[in-house]
Amino acid sequence: MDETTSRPDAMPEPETAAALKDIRQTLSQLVGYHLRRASVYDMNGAVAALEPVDARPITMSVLTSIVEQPGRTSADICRMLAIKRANIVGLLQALEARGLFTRRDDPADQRLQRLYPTPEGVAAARQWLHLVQEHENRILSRLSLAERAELRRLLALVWADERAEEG
Amino acid sequence: MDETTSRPDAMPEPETAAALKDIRQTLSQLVGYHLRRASVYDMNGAVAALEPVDARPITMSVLTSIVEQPGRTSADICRMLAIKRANIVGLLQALEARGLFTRRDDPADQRLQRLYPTPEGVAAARQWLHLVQEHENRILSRLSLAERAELRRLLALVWADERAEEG
DNA sequence: TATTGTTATACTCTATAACTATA
DNA sequence: TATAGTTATAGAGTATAACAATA
Repeated sequence: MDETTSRPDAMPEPETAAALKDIRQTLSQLVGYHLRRASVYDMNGAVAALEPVDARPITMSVLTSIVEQPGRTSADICRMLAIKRANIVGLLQALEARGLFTRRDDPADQRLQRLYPTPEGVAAARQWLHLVQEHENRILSRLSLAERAELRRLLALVWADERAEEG
Repeated sequence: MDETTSRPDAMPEPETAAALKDIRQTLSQLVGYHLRRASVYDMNGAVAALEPVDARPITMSVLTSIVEQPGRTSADICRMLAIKRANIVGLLQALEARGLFTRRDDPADQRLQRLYPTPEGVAAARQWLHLVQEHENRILSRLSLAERAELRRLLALVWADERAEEG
């Protein structure tokens, strides 16, 4: 008996129907898909928000790291932001060319260049951050202030393990 | 009077100190950074979870779309998943080569190829989804079931605007 | 004119390997 | 041996432009 030939598309065989029910149930519970879509949507908006000041999100993250923690090395910042050392070189060159930070050789360890923001760098970090904050106010407009804080807390819990694994 | 030369690094000029306070305050409220870090962390785990079955997250999303909504076109799926038509071609070719779905020309509109899962495709979708679900159980282990549901709800609210803008 | 499926291609982002200098 | 900073490069992922077929 060939069951499949006697069943139209709308009525799959029982085994497949049970699998489909399971699939729908699993799909509806997945968080990762929403995480991805929300992150891409946010990133696109952040890129647009920073375009007028000729910066990208990663550029802003590097600059704010230097401003918030003056004296860190580029390797330090790479570990904080989870980016590769090779990929921060161009970002730092661009920020340095704009006079937003300066490098000073560490007198105790000649391998290290410690990074310090200039006053212009501090001002730029503040401006860029406010542009991103305005963008966030837009994409989070459907969330109350309490919900935004809760979202931030839950997201921090998600990637907290990443730090636990490495550092 | 040149104030800057008389102030060491640890004591920036008052204007800069006020800016720094503002920067820290803004940074602590940003959601996008956590969104990005959480999403990247999740995606890396999802890629690893699907590696044994030779699939990637986007591959699984396409397959589950076909399984959940049989008879949709590739352009439909591109709109659902927010990917470009040009980039789904290779994904579909790979899934088709593995016998996980079939194409049928639409009799009423010759431009359309409607996509239908095979029983093997349904089984694969279920298996892949469960692999991802196990991965999610790991990265969400610090969240209660209620918190996971709340996170999913809040994330869906974030990118809900994307749909509202286009469709 | 608009849409589908497709090809070719460019651009961005990220990852790896290798090198020099220093510890 | 290990780390910092750098260069070069390879690989994904994603974007645009163009095309033929069809509506």
